[in-house]
Amino acid sequence: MSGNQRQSKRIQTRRENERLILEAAEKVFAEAGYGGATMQLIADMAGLPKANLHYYFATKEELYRTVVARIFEIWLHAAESFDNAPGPVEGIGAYIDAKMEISRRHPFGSKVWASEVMHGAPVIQDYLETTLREWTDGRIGAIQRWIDDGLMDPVDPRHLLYMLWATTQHYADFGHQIETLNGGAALDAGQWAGATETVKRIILRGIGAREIRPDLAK
Amino acid sequence: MSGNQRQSKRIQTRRENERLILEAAEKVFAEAGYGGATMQLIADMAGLPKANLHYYFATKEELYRTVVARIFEIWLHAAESFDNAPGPVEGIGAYIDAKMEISRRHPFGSKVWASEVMHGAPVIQDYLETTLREWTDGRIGAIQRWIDDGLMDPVDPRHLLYMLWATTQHYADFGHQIETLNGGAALDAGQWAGATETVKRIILRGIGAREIRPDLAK
DNA sequence: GTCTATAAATTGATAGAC
DNA sequence: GTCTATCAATTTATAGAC
Repeated sequence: MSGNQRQSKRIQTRRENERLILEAAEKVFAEAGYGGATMQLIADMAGLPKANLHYYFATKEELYRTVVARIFEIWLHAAESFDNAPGPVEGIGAYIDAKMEISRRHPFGSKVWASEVMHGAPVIQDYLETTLREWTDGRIGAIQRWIDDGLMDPVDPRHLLYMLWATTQHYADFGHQIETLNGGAALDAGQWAGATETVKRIILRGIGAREIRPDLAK
Repeated sequence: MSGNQRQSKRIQTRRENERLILEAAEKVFAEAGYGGATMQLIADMAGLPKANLHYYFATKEELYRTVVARIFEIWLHAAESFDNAPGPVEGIGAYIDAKMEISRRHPFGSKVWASEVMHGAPVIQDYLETTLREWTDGRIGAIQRWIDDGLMDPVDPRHLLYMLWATTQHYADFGHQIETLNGGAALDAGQWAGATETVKRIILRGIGAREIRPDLAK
C-alpha cells in the first residue's frame, strides 16, 4: 500500500469516527442537556471507548461547540429560501416549508440550539451578535420593502420573524408534548403536511400577503 | 410564648425558606438546566447552607419536581382566560394577553418547563397525559364550535393551539436571543405591548376571526 | 432548625501499553 | 489510532454537634 493510500484510509477513518461521535453527541446533548450529558453516554451510543472521544475532541465543550455549529449551518442554509423571492407568499411560504422540514429531520439539533439559547448562549453568543443579527436585519429590510410595495399589511417585520421561528421550531423542540397529545404517536407524513399548511395559511393570511398580479404591474 | 405561637413561627420560617429555595432553584434550573444545576449553586443563591436544602427537600429531583409543578399551576391558571368567551376575538385574544404576560413575568419558569418537555418530560409526563390532554381536548371543542358558528375560518384547532403556545412562550424561552437582536437590551414596556399586538393581530386575522355582531344574531 | 465535616459515587480527562 | 486503568475534581447526600 502506498503512502497516499495509507493516509487516505486514515483520513477516512477519522471522518467516519467523527461522524459517529457527532451524531451520538447531538442526540445525547438534546436528550440530557449539556450538564446532563456525559462523555461515557456519548461514547456508548457511538460504540467507541470513552478515551477515543477525547482523542477526536479534546474536551466536552469542544465537542459541544462542534455540534452547535453544525446546526447553525443547517439553519443558515434554510434561510436562503427567503431570498430572491418576488413577494411574501413565495418567500415566507418557502421559508416555512424549509423550517418545518428541518424540524422534522433534525429534531435533536433544534433542541440543542434551543437549549443553548435558553441558557444564555454561552457558546454561540458571537454567532448571535454577528451572523444572525446581519441575517435578521437583511430580512427585516426585505419584508419592509414588501410592505412598501403593498404586497402585505404593515406588520412589525421583527415580530413576524420571531413568529416564524417560534411556530416552526416548536414542532421539533416540543415534539414530545405534541406526540403525547397525538395519542403517543409521532406525527405521520399527512399530519406534518397539515401542520405546515395550517401554519402557512394562518401566517400568510394574518399578514395580508397578496399574490403578485403580473397583469396589474406597471 | 404559647405552644401555638411557637408552632406558628416555625411554620412561617418553613414557608419563607421554602419560598427562598424555590425561587433560587427556578432561576438556577432555568439557566443551567437540571444536569448543570448544583445544590451548592442553589443554596448560594438562596443564601442558605447546602445542608438546609436537603432538610426542606430530600433530593435534588424532589426540589425540581416542585419547581416544575408550580409553573404548571401558573400555566393552567392563564388557560382559564380562554373559557366563557363568546367568540375567538375575546377568547384567543385574552389567552394571548395572558400567555405573553406570563412570558414576561415568569421567564425562568417557562424555560424550566420548556427544558423539561424537550428532555422527554421525565418528571411531568403524567401531567401531559392527564391534565394537559383534557384541557387541550376541551379547547379544541370550543374552537370547533366557533368554526361551526361561523365566527372564524375552518383551521385545524390543534395546530392553532400549538401556534399560540409557540409564539407566546418564544418570548420567554428565546428571550436571550431576542434581547441580543434588540441591541443587548431587554424589551421595554412598549416593545412588549407591540409584540403582543403583532401576535394577536396576525393570528386573529390569520384565522379570519369575526366579531360577534349582536344586531345580526337571530 | 442550622451548619460543618465528610462519606460515597460520578465525571472529565489523561497516562501509557498495545 | 485504540483501549484499559486511573487520577483529580466535583457532586449528591448524610452524620452529628450545636
